[in-house]
Amino acid sequence: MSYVTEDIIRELKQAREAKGLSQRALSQRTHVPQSHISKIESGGTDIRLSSLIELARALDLELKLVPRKALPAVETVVRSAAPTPVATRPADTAKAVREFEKTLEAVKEARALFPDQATLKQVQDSLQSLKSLQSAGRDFTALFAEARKAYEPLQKQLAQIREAAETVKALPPETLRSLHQVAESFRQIRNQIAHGLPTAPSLPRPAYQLGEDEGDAHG
Amino acid sequence: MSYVTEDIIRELKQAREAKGLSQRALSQRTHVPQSHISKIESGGTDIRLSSLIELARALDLELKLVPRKALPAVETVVRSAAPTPVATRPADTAKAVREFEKTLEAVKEARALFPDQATLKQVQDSLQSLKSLQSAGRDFTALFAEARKAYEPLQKQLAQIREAAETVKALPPETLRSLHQVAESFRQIRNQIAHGLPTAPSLPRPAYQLGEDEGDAHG
DNA sequence: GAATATGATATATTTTAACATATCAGAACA
DNA sequence: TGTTCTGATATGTTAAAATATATCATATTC
Repeated sequence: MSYVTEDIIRELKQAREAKGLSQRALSQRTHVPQSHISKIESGGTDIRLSSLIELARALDLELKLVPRKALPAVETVVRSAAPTPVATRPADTAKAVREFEKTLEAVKEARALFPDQATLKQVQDSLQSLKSLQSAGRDFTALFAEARKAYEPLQKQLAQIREAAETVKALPPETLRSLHQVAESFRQIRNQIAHGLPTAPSLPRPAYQLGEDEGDAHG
Repeated sequence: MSYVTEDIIRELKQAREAKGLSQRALSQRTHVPQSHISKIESGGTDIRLSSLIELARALDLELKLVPRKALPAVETVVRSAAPTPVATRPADTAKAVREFEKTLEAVKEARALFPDQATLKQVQDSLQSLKSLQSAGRDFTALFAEARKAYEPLQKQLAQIREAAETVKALPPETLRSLHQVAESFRQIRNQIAHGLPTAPSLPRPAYQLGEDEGDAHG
């Protein structure tokens, strides 16, 4: 896929999954065939603007041109308005928990191999914190969707860490750099989810937060 | 053009004009030929997403998927961040003033023909108010860009009004309905420009308003 | 008035999105 | 275990975006 479009396409896919819709369900709400939706989401095509807008609107989204300098503020507004993703199937949640636990375990093992690595500790701390959030009742599928993109590079790095430990080598600098990035990703994910907790009634609502269920009266 | 894409395309064109760029200048900053930009802006093509993003980024814009219920809040943020459009050429401003004066004069004449029509008075009041804003030093090119889309239907309605006056007929209900829409458009334009006045230093700045010249260090 | 700039349009070619239709492999469910 | 669901892939066809290049009519500038 073209790198320039992948952000938008990823958001579109995440929105579809957050609404608990399959590609076939989305296809039924639009004029876009399921096979084409699959190709779009996999990055195999440079979609037309009219098609993007149609798919977006079927997901209660609008496309907006935003001045670059306003992007952080707009992202804050969007994040505040985002509904909690739907846990579509129990299997998803169970899978998310299993994958999470495996990842946390693997990070702990890596720390045993390189106890002095501060970045590994950071990763573990973030994951531990996420585990606490999960114990507090946070739905894990949202975490799953967010964390998934950080898992793959982390698995790579953990593999490199194990390999380095076996050959009594120092960690390659590239692995350290990537590890920093992954640590930062998990920290951001943790912060996003912590701030988005809907079960904290004492937190003051943002002034521009919208009422529940507005504009949802459609197919 | 497809109706669904015209909003985005109009915003793209307005952003280009607001930056004082010609189609050729924009073409030089991207890989998109001037003739294609013309076709895009005229609505003659259903642009690919990668092309849209490339053009947007050349204009310091990012494309964003926004939940529909967050759209009003996002638009508020975007409007606060929008720079005052550049008056590129003195001829533009002079032309805008001439067209504006002609329109105001035509509305006055129409009022003389139908003095009881409250909607005509509303249109005239809005235009008069815009004239006051112009006298206060507001750049007219911004007004020109906003008002242009209301001029054409208004000219049609003024023609129908003159025709009705000539045949001593009542105004057709359709003309009255369209006139209401145009009156509302001008009222909104007036309000937008009045609230956007940058020469009112006593007004409190929105909390999320961004600093000047952030992120502009590029070609 | 001449030169320059601008947005729009035309022609021809290449590439690809969009679509219909079918089917696959793997996961989930009963 | 059988059925259903899901995302992905394949084949073939049509329509149109993207591009290069040229040129036009109009407006602006000097």
